[in-house]
Amino acid sequence: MSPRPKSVSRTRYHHGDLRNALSGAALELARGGGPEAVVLREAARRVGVSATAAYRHFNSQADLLDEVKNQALNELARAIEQDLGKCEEGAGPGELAVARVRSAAHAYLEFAFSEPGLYNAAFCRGRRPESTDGPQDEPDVQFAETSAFVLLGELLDGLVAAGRMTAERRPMAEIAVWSGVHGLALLFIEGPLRQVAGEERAAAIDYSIDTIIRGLAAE
Amino acid sequence: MSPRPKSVSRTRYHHGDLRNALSGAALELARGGGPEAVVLREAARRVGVSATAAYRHFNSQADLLDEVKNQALNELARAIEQDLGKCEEGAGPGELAVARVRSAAHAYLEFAFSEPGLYNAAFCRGRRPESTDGPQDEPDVQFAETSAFVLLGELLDGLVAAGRMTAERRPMAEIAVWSGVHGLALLFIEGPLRQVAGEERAAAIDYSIDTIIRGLAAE
DNA sequence: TGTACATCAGTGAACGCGCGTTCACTGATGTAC
DNA sequence: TGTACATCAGTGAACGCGCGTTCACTGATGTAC
Repeated sequence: MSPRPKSVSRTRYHHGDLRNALSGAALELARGGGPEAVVLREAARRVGVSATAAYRHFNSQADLLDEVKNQALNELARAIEQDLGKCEEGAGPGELAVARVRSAAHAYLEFAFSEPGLYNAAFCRGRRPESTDGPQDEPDVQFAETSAFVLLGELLDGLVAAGRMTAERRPMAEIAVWSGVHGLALLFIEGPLRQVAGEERAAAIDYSIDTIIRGLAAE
Repeated sequence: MSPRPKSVSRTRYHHGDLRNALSGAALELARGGGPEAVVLREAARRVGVSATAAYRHFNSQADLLDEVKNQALNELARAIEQDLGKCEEGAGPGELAVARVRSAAHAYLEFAFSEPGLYNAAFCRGRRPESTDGPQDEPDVQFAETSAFVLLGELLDGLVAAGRMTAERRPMAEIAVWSGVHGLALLFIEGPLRQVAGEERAAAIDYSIDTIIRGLAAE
């Protein structure tokens, strides 16, 4: 019922929207420095609230980080979808289907390179061991239900529909594509290829993406 | 001149081989818990020496971690080479060349899954910012000179020699292959696919590797 | 063969860091009567 | 319409953690004479 001010400087004792304010601040921390930068005390500081206040809205720092992961994953999906809108051209349905996969892969990598902090946060491993009780290792975000993953699935369906991939080859195609772009992203963001940039990087990415698409279509 | 005991429990004041002992202990720490587990104090503890003593042999914890990275990379290369020895069968030179690439990729992943700690250490980003002076971000291990990378290059040369890949396509093939297996490794070790194992995982890996190899050969 | 001494390789105590988290608390809010 | 009170949403001080690193030091070693 009460209006929820989105980014009003705090004047009242009760914040009114502290949970969102905190997770927003945490997202910005991740944007700047990846998952390790998601420091609960710092998020509280930025919102202008005591660190303790955060515990009214999150069980722990791990919960806060989980929220960030989800938001980062959503940003990634949104970036891909947005880019996809641009590619409605294409000679025939086959070319279009291929162009869409290629375009999504490029958009994925563009996101990874322009938002490395968020990208790392999206894929960081949450909630570690936690000793002997509790669920050792939750399935964390059910990744198959992630919008980016679903989107990729649709594009691959398109490849089959347009006759650019056999139906038999369809089932595991997501993993082949995802692992390829994920590997590229990490190799270039923080892996041994992080010194490589510009034209050289762009060429390597084109080459690698084309290799995978060719591999899905070939024979 | 003096004999260097490899793993004798310490009795003398002077250790005699402390640098190696420390980096060995650090390697085992990484094996068990990845790069974050490479704790200088703990390595010293395990060797039975004060933490300070480590500073006679390493400038900092980062130096120690660097040593671990190199050793982990070497173990990886050794594992691949060893596996490669097994595949001397093959109908013709073409099949053999392809089999060797496939075999190396599988050995790479097998190493990643059986030694996730070392694998992560090998690819972790060393020496962070270090504020405003000094080299922002050293090229760290010159990766192109790494034995694993060189080895991959030779296998790809073999593909060209056997007529399974055009010479034109050769130059960037390393990156396409490496990013593929790296992405698979991380997705399954600590990424969103870490719950997937056994047959399902094996099938996904076969599929992905074959896709890349097909992509290199196709058309 | 013995001794003085420079050098090398260790020691132990201490510091600062900044985090996540807990505790007992207080100020604000809204609902029952 | 006013008041009592339960409840909710904050506060501030404090703790423990374990690390990397520095300091002034001492024990062992080997070489010159």
